[in-house]
Amino acid sequence: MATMQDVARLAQVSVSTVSYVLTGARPISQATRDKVLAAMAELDYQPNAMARGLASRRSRILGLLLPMDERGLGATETAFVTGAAAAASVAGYHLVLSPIGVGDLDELRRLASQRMLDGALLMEVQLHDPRVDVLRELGLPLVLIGRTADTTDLSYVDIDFDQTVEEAVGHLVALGHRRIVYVNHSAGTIAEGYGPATRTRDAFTIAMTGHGLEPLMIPAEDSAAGGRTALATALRQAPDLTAIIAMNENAVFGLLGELGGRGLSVPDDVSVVSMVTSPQVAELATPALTAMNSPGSALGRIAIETLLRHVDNANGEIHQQLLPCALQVRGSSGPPRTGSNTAGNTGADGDEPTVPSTEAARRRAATRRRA
Amino acid sequence: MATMQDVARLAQVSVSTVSYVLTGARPISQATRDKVLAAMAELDYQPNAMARGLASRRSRILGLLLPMDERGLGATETAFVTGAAAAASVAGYHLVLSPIGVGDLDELRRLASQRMLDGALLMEVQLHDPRVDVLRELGLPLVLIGRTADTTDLSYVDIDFDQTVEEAVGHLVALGHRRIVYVNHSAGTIAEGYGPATRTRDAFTIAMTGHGLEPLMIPAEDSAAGGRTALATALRQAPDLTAIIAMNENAVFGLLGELGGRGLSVPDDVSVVSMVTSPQVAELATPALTAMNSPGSALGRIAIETLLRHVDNANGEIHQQLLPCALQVRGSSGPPRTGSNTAGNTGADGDEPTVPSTEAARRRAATRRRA
DNA sequence: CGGGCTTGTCGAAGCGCTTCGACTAAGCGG
DNA sequence: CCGCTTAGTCGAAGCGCTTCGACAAGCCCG
Repeated sequence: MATMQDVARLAQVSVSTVSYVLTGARPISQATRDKVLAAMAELDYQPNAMARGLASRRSRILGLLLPMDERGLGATETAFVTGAAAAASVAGYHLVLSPIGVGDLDELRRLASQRMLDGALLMEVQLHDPRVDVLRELGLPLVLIGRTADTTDLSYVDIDFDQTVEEAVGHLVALGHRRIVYVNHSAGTIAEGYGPATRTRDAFTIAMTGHGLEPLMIPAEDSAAGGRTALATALRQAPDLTAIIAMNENAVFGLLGELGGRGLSVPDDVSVVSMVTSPQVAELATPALTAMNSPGSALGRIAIETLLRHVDNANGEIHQQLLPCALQVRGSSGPPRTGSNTAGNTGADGDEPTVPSTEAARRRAATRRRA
Repeated sequence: MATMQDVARLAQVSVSTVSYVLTGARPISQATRDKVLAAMAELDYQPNAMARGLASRRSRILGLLLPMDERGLGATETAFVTGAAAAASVAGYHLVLSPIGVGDLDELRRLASQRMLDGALLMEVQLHDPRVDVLRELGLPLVLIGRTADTTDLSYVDIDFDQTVEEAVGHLVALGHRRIVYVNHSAGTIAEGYGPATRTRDAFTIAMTGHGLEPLMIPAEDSAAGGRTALATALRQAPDLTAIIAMNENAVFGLLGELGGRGLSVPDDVSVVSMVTSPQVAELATPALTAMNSPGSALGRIAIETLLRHVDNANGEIHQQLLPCALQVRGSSGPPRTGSNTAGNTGADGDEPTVPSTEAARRRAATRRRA
């Protein structure tokens, strides 16, 4: 393993000159630079990261703190990670992922106070996230993916839930749907103030009342079973529903399964729009899900760029940015069977069938099969 | 940020003594140790990782190199990662994940030759994996998750595909199935020698012929669409099939969707067993999938322990270990509708209906719905 | 044409730790 | 009672790099 000494000797310059060639901290003449680079190439020199870090007080490592629960990383998170890693690599930084959850505060403190990280990205941020406090206290540059309740002096990038929900509702209303149910994360998750859950809930209420419609939200556990239960609840509370917006990537599969089990077809009887979903996951369902595509990769890139700005000039201004998800229409949404196909905003509802759509659909389904 | 100097001064000992307390490299009297520890606590001292690394030529960081394709990390991989991270933490090491694929060889070389890693775990190993060559060349301790074609002098942990396939086939045969189709990864993946795909293919052939049955393998792209196509192919090539074993976590959903679309019920018309699947994913399907649970967390722990053994004594013997997946029966497998319910090994087949089961099933399905 | 710049290079002093050799004080068998 | 080992501690020499101050040139401008 060649050291800088070796390079300097071979190039017949001083160590500091070699260092300046590497870092560009001082001007170096072209002739000298060439000599040094040639020597480096010949020796296959690689700077020692530890020595660099010690001397410069910069590790050139950024941490991505991602809690790994048993659900794994969805395609959305993965896109985010790769986007961030690519951006970091371009800037000459390494991005390391650390599976540190809200529970491992000590591990986090250790990692951060050992000065191995120049900065950190926090994923799955809670409204009151103790990790934020720990890192701020240690003075580590920080960018959130998501938002805490109080975002004063904090940089973050997040999904624009308001706009995303509005677009999802708008899509269904434009198709003619009047009775739209929102399937959220679990009641517990909402109660503990998980941002995406509470923000979409509020946005849904606003969007629906804006269209003169009545908002109905159903919480669902993050599992297939939760989705099935949620559908049952939804049909009980709104037998005339024609569309469902689902925030819950896990529940949506159970929901679809239960829909099929009850003989309700998608999208003929019920349209389904999945929120914050990656194309890969949307395609898993049959029919493929109309979904709001999450801007994972862009979020990752922006987050890293923001973080690096903080790292370079410690007093950098904070940066807060929201990105909406883009609607991508696939097979799971269409006009309601009984509804008018126009996007009237007149706000009337309930002027249609007395027979619950569940029943109607069941009969229709049987008829079709017989053919 | 307190340094070791500060601690030494406060405890009225030399720096080296403080260091010995920390590392245990030399004996220290209890009295001195207590003084030092008290000083550390008072100053909230945290050793500087860079300095440590530079002086000791040990970073105490292990890398987990995981290619992140657009599919994301399944629950299986996640369990592996958390298992590994926990084991590393116990040993006083950090585990950092680096989203480095087979493409980023330069990035890998950079990371490894900068001496930031004491060792590495490689996931998603290809049969001829250039990453292995790079890392061996650099002399970095290495443990594979999966296997290359030539495993001489290489430590690895992997899933015991032979036993897993055998168990899956055994389960179905015991239920009375005779005509079992294996849906693998894509033809391309198999052709390029992806270990899990080729190993399970071979194991399937052996297991089936062992039961006196004819093995039929269908490749499928890693997507829902691939699953649908595969089902169509399977029904064409084996209209009398009563069970499917699927290796392909993505395709299995499309397969189920298509099964439903054709009016074939699971498990009554077709039993489905999913290979190497986590409980969380298995539960997503309706009905929940009978699956071979992957031993993710245990694999992670064992891999780290093996790696650490290599790190501590460079000449450590290699360690190669296989772990089988455990069969977990859920709703997607049951006795075949027409088959005898015993696990006879007589090897006869095709002594049943002339009408394709597809047709029969469709009529049955319609009948049930009418009720 | 001399003082003040900028440009390019060097030497040396660390960064905060580990580790080696050396030293002292016990402990112990002969 | 002497030499030997062992436990316990210290000082100093690095680990491989960055960075600061110094300095030699060359340049411009009045």
